[in-house]
Order: sequence, then structure tokens, then C-alpha cells
Amino acid sequence: MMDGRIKAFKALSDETRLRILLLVSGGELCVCQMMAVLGISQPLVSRNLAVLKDAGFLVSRREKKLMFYRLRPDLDGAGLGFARPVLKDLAGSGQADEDRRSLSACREFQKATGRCDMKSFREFMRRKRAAQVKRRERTKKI
Amino acid sequence: MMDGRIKAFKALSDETRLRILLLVSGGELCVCQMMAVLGISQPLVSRNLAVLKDAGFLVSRREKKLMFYRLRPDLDGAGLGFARPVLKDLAGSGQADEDRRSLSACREFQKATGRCDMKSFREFMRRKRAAQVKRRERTKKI
DNA sequence: TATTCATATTCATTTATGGTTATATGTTTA
DNA sequence: TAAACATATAACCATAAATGAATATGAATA
Repeated sequence: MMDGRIKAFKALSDETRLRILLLVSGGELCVCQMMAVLGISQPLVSRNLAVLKDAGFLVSRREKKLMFYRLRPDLDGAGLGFARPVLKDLAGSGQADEDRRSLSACREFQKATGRCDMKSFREFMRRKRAAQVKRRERTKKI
Repeated sequence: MMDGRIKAFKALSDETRLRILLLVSGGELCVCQMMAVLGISQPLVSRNLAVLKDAGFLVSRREKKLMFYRLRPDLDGAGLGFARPVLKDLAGSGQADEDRRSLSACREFQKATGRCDMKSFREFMRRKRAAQVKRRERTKKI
């Protein structure tokens, strides 16, 4: 009984995993989208998804080549309902805001290019990083 | 904002610390009582208490030589209210039952001997361990 | 069926964590 | 103020978890 909770708390005690949960709170996402939004490597996304899934927070489904992950619908039934208020709360954090903006940008990119594949997302990430660097330089000058 | 939560989740992802929280849910306890009930070394109790306190779950007060710890009264105000239902839930676990029984035994021992000091508690723990060994032998024979 | 592509897993390395022993701190009391 | 005592911290070891690079898996399609 305690073990399951401990596994759940361990899963939640990592920023990347919290960010993933916040993202999928808004609806299901595929791995490459998360990779683009979070700005981390594909294996790292996959491993963190595995941790969250093993702890009971996520369920997945395959569509063609893509794997989509979403919040387990019956969190409460799995004894994980305690996470809901926390996620609701964290949804107001700066990090969550930024990630939601990134996701919007990512979706626009998808719409504009008509693509949802790793190569395109890598390109998207490259641009995003470049833009961030520029932004930092600009704010540094001010 | 996320950092505080991560610290909290880390604090909760350990069985000893959950047991401590469950114990103090029933009222404040001093370090030597916890040591006796949990059956672990004094430094280990202290360290785990420090982790829980740093994460915001506990407050302490000194009375003479003893340090008493209890649940922070305004858990919700500290953004830790999510832990309440979890603790409530875990209070029904076998481990929690056993620990409550140990605490009762510990208090009877205190009452009988009129003592609340480390030496007495160490003696209490010795007896407890011996009793457990006997119990295991008995159940093994059956 | 060979290839491509998205995702998962493995491996080697680093870093964090839990546990023990020894020691420090700070309070009480002789 | 010195000794005794409860608690806290430090130092260390063993193990677990995180990370990045490389590779495996498995579905789709040419």
C-alpha cells in the first residue's frame, strides 16, 4: 500500500516529469511534441514517460507511428487523486505558462508545415533555441 | 513554485518519513519515542525529521531536553494540503496499524517506568526486538 | 521484404540518497 | 562550571537514480 504511494511521489519529484504532467493535463501529446516543447532529448522524454506510466499517472495509445500519452482518466481510482489539486496549482506557474506557449508555437509550426515528424520537430527546436539566445542577448543589453 | 513541491514530493518518497508523518498525525512525539517506535537509530530519525521539516511538513518545539515534533498546523496554507488525504488513506495500512500499536506499548512502558529518556527507550526497543524474534519463531513453527 | 522513421531500451558514467558510526551542539542539573 | 543527556550534524560507504550516447524494437510504406 505504501509502496505505490512512494513510487508516485518519486515520480512527481522531478521537474521534467511535472512539466510533462502539466502538458498532458491539456490533452494528449505525442513524444516528439513533448521533445520539442521541453527541449530535451527523445530518450529522456521516453524514460520519464515510462516512469510516470509505471507510477500510474499516464496511459498511452499508438496511432500509426506515433505514441500518444495522456493523463490516466481515473486518477482517483488509482489512489492518485491527490495530484489533481497540485497540478491545478502548478498550472499557474511561470514554467507551465512558458510550456503552454511553446506548445502553441509547436502546433502552429505543425499547421504551417503540415508535418508532425521528428525531423521537423528537431528543426523547430533549433529555431526555438536560437530565438531564446537572441532574446537573452537582447535583455542582457538592456 | 515548482521547487517547493518537488522538495515536498521528495520528502514523501520514503517509507520511514511517511511513517513519521503518520505517527505525528496522532499528536506530537519526541525524537526518542519515534526512535523506539520505528526501531531505527537516533541520527536517522533526526535526519528524516530535518528533511520533513525543511519541506514544510513539521514544526518542532523544545521542552527541557526533549524535542517534540508535530504536523505543521497550516499545511494547506503552505501548499501542502494535498498530503492530508494521502495520510488519511495510509492511516489504514498495516504498517500504520503496527506503528500505532508500538506507540501504545511505548507509552505504557513510559507510564509503568515513569521514564522518558534514551536509555529507557533503548531498553524498550531491545525487548521489542526480542519479542518480535520470538513471535517469528512461533509463527515459523506453526 | 528492405527501409524509414518514431519510440524504447541498454550501457557506462556520474550524481543523489539512505544507512552507520563518530562527533558536535545545546540544555539541564549536580 | 562540569558532567550527563537528548538531539543534530559530519564523514563515510553502499546502493539507487539520473544522464547521454548508442542501439534495439516495431510499425509503416516503398
